Amino acid sequence: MEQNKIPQATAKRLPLYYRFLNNLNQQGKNRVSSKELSEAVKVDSATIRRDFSYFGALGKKGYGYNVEYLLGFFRSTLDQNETTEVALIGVGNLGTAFLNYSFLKNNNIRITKGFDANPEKAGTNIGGVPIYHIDELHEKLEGIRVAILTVPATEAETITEVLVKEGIEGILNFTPARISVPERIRVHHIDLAVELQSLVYFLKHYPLGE
Amino acid sequence: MEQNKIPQATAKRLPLYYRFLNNLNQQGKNRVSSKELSEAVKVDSATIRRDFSYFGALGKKGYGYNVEYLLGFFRSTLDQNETTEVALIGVGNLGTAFLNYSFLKNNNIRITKGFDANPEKAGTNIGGVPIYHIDELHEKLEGIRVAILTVPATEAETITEVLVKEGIEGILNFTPARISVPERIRVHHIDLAVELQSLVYFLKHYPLGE
DNA sequence: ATTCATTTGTGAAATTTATCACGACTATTT
DNA sequence: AAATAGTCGTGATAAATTTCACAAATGAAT
Repeated sequence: MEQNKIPQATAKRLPLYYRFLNNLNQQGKNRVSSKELSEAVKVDSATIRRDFSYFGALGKKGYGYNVEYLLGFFRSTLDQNETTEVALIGVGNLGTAFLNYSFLKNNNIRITKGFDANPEKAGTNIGGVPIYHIDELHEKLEGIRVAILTVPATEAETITEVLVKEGIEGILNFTPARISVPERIRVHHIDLAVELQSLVYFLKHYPLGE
Repeated sequence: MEQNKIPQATAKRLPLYYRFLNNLNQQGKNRVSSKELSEAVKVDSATIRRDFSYFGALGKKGYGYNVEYLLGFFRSTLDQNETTEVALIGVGNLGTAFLNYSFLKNNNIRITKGFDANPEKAGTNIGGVPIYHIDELHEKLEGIRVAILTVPATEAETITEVLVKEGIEGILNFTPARISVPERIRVHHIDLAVELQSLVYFLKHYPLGE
């Protein structure tokens, strides 16, 4: 929206910073240096300072950063003041795990609806989230802009087309399929098999430190 | 091990290429161009050619790549000839999903043992994988070099210490904790909340195409 | 007050990654 | 056999990201 000056690599780290600042705040700390933060999040301290600097001078030389101030700043930057509703498509093993997983403790993103092709699941409630049949996407998806895709790989492409038609703007894709979407739609892939394989590859070919 | 010349960015894409080559092979295709592959995996064709070129001249000008040859090449490069055993630590919702998830169809990585702190889970069997009590790590972890960490965040650090002591070399960490390990140990983080938050951030701040 | 140990913010350099663009070669068609 | 359309491999360039290293500012200690 505003300044597209923030590098993508930086943007990806913001939620991480936000979470650890929350931790610090809850621990009652009111001051933190880039060095301390670096040890906590495992990101080089110069990188952290550089990241913060894109938003202006948030710290004080010789002092560090004020936790509360920084937290407030990130809260508004990450839009944590307004709630974002997310739909979960595919209530299988992985989808169920997400519904039960309260991984959204410190932030205002909520999975508010689940969808599945199995009619027996429709009408149920998992982890406090109501489940609907996949055919109800049209009626129930209004106002929701983000979807988590945890369907079988074979269904991914078909369901993506429906999601696109219904106006979804962002998809977090957990299927191994590389889905095709119009340019305006953002897809992030989390590919569990690829992650595991590449970890194994790195172990064998890049032994020891980084 | 051998040439550390392969860029990390390339190494991360290898498993992806491998999977799609497998698909093509199963479809009976025996020839593929970087352009076709590009459309399938959503990676620029020049990048694909560059990636392949680190391993030598695998293709033929004016022709493309022979699927079977390429597949054989990647199989040995990705060590798909030998089986890699992986332990899953933490049989909660997410862990159970992985055990049931046969996301390791086309490759030789297998979750062979699960561990959990709940004594009631010990002795059971989920998705064909035997579950042991976490106290049995010492006896049961021999020969296993990779672990998937799906325990509660509060337990992550303590259990990581045990894993390190038992000789684990690589950890795929699904907890939001940023665990501390000696330099020789490789950790890849998959942070679901961060992924979701950063997707939402990108949507709001970087609208439309990339 | 003065000194000292810290710590930021950032110019500059280094490193890593992605992309362009084209010569060289291949297969196919006419 | 010549023309054509397709494709790789790669030098060169561009873009993105990380890291170094230090002046300037701060707070604490004496």
